[in-house]
Parts: sequence; C-alpha cells; structure tokens
Amino acid sequence: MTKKDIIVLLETIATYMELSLENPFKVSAYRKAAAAIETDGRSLAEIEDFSAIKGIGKGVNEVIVEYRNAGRSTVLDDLKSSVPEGLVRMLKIPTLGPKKIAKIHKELGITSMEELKEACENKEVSALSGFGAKTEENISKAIDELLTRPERYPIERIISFRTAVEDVLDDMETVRKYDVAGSGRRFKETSRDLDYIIEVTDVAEFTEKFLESPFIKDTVAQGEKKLSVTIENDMDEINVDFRFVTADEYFTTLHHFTGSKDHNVKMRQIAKSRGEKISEYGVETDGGLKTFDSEAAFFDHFGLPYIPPAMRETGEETEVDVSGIVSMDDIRGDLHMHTVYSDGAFSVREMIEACIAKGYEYMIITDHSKSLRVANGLYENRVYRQIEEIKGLRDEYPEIDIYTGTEMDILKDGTLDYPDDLLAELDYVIAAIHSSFSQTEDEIMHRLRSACENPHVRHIAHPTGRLIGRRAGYPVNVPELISMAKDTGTVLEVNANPRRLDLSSDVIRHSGLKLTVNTDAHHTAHLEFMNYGVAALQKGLIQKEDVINTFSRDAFRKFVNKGK
DNA sequence: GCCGTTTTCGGCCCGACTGTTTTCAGTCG
Repeated sequence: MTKKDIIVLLETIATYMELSLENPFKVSAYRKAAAAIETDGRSLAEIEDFSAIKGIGKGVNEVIVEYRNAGRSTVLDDLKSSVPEGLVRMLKIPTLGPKKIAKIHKELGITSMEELKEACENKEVSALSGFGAKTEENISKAIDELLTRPERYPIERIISFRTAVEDVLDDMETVRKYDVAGSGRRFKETSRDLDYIIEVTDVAEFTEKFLESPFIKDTVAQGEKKLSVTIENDMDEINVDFRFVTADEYFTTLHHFTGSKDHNVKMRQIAKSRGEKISEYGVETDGGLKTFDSEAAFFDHFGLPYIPPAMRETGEETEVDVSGIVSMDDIRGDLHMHTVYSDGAFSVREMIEACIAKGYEYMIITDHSKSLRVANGLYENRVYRQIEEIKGLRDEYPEIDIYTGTEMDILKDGTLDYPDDLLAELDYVIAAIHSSFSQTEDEIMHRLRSACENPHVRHIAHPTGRLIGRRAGYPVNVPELISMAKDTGTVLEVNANPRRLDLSSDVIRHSGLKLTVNTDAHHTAHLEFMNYGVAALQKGLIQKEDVINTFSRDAFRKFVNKGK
C-alpha cells in the first residue's frame, strides 16, 4: 500500500458521495483531504498520524486508519452497494452532474452509459422534468464522442492545436490581444481543452469570422461574453473556449481562467481575509472595483510577488518564497544536445552558433554512444575526432565555453558503453537508458546504480524514459533513484522536450535533488524547448541554486573540472 | 467533514451560460 492508494480511496469516496447527493461540502472535505496528503512531502511509512495533517479531521482519519489496517473501507463499501459503478462513468458526460445523474438513475433505473444512450434514443430522457429535447440530444452526442475522443491530450499535441488557432487569431484585425489561459498556460503535461482570453473590437464580427475557419467542427456555446467551439486538427478534436474581455478586465480574467482552481481558491481566501473580493472582473475593495494593467500588479496588490503560471497549482505557491525559484532568465547553458555526428540535424559549429544566439555562456555537445546503432552512435575513434573538432572551434567562439561530452548508453547488463579511459578524456558524461525497457525494476535499478556509481558519469538523462501519453517508460523506483543520485553526487535531468518532461514535476517537488534542465536538441529549433523544462522545474518549486545550468560561467567551469 | 480564537456553529470562491423555465437549478471553469 502506498500514499497513492489512500488518495485514490478518498477521491473515490468523494465521487460516490457526490452521486449519493451527499452535502457538497462534505464531498469537498474528502477531496481536500486527498489533496493535502498528495502535497505532504512524506511517504506513507513516514506518516504516523494523518489527523495531524491540516484538512484531515476525525472522520477522514477513521477511514484512513481502517483502510491501512484492514485494506478495505466500510464507508466505500456501503457507498458502492448503493451507487452503481456505471453512474460514476456518466460524470464524464458534459452537462451531466451528480444531480441530473441521480435523477436519471432514480426515475429511469439506468445504471450504465449504454442504457443511457438507448434511453436517449427512445426519448425517455426528454420526458423527465428538467430535461428537454436539447439536453437529450447533447447527452447522446457526448456519449458517442466519449467513446471515440481521448479525454486529455499530451502537451505536444496541445501545442499543435494552439498553433492552428493562433495562426487564425494573428490574422484577424478585430483581435487586439489574446492569451491562452487554463492548463495550457500552466504548462500541464496534458490538457483537456484550450481556453483563450481575448480582447476584440467587435465580438459579433469576431464570432462570425472565426466560425468560418476550416477547422471548426461544432459550436457549443455562443454569447456576448463567451464563445465555445469544437475544432478538428489532424483527425483529433478539442474544445476551445474564448472569453471576451475589456482592456480593464483583461488581467484579472486572465488570472482567473489560468487557475488552477486550488490557486484561485487560495487567492480568494487571501482577498477575503483583507475584506476584499476577487472575481474575473477585478478586485472589489472599499474604494470600488480595482483593475490592473498586468498580472504582476494584481499579485502586488495582495503583497505577493509575481507567481508564474506554471507554479499556480496547489496554493502552496502563495506561501513559499518564490523569488529564489528558477526562471528562464537564470538558464545560462544547455548541457544535452546532438549533432550530425549521431542523429542530430546540425553540425557542431551550427549548434554552437545557435547556443550563442540564445545568449548561453556554456554548452555541451553530447552525441549518442556506439551501441545506439539506430541513432548512429559514435565509435571511440569518432569520439576522439569530435573532441579534436571542438577543441579547434573554441578559439573561434570565445563568448561561449564549449565542453566535450557524450550521452552514453547504459547497456542492458548495467555495463557502460565506453571504457573509463575514454570517459576521462571527455569534459562531461551523461548516461541514459535507451534499450531493454521491458526489464524488471530490479534490473533497471541495477543499470541506473551502475551509472550513478561511475566516477565519470555526471548526470542521468530522461531518467524514466517516459513519453507523455505514449509510453510509460521503464520501471524505475524513483525514491531509490533519488537517494542513489544524492549519495553519489549524480545530477538528474529534467528533459525539456515536451514529449518527455522527464523527470516530471511531481517527483522533483520537495526532493532536495541537484537537477539540470536540458533540451536534448536534435535540431537548432529544439533549443527553444527550454521553457517547457523550466516550467516543470517551477511546478516542482525548484530553487535556482539546485539547477546546475544556472551556474555562472566560472562556477560551471569549476563544477566540470572538479569532477564528482 | 473540517476549521477556528472577535467563532464550537456556521461558514466553506464566484459568476456565466444553458436549458428549461416563467424566475431558476444545474453545471462548468
């Protein structure tokens, strides 16, 4: 049993209670308790008394104690015997909440999505009071979509949806200003939909023109304040909402719809304690409604520093000192990139010039090692040739320190792809797993341990091998890897490629790790991925001094030369 | 169900839109 099991239990109880039409605040108490456990940095074994955690009182604690001792929950068992499983799935249907579902269940005896679909077709739903023909049609349509459309898209896919929409917005004269809000702006790993805050000169004109776009699939809602549509892009569909705002409201609305929900709740509590009230239109103060000309000014009004969107998750961000948390301005180099020597698209020289253009003070060329044949990994002789090339280029580019390096494979038996004498010739060694993903956790941990214990290996790249929404990666015991890294002085990477974001923000939070954030660029354009990685660090509330590529040029040189 | 100190009862974030009503409940973000 882990902490996660307890969290899932409490959330499951909350959902079933919701469908039992339990007091909404009681439901929310269970959800808050689950969130409090998630936020708590300790593991299950380290938590003796759950009731000491704020948000967990006598009732929830009893549920946890029973579950911990007996592996079951009477509360949940009772709920499950009164609420059919199928009703839980129905909560995913937009416009259907607990009250409507309870009514459908009670009046029509329906217990599954399939039965609900059939009832819609038989016009039984529209016969209920409070339900009409339109509702019935929407439910029926939503069920069809739920069975085909994925619930959330990975951030990489979200970026391509955004590009499609924003290309259109950028060409419209009526558009004065817009920003994506919601989970997209917060750099969440996955998003369900896109939210835009937009200032236009004429809502009617905007709506008419935008709805002519070829990617429009459906109009969900249309009003003076809001337009909601479904768009289609590369065979995938997503909902896009636009909130029309005046210039005055812009930043309070942007803040409001950027969320997260928990962040907003926290901000409103702060406002309330000062006798003020936050809405998307501004802050109600004694002196009337106050609006702001930036989000920074909004936060400043409450005596808070600017909190970057990526950090706005649990509410904890309003209580910690965010001034020391890493930002894009702090990043002085990229330590992981490829060239044409292996599977990159650009030469060493081109990568150098691209890094200089980004204003970096240092960089490391880290091509693949010999065993990674699919990526044209370098045999020893080509490593030596690349070292010579880099040495020859250093004089030409005094504005940047160019280090020699490798992204070396950790082979399936735990041995490393290059011998120590070659590794000693390189300035910097990254190790990574690219093969035999289906090994057991023990085998994988043996490989990672072998790399961490090698005196030349400075950092482990994309430590879990996951691709967001596509593959889970190989089985890593993350807490064990973290303590291994600390014991051996090995740095762990947050890979900034939006397909990876590995390690993820949730495992680095409160980890106390030394980290590095790198793009793993295979193309000069990939150097731009840095902001995704930095956002992941910000989500983890990581301090600047814990990220080695924020070091000054001198400090980084010392770090490289000193070794482990 | 949880919390708190000017409270152990009475709050718990706030507003728009839809669909169904004929003044509003439910859902959503």
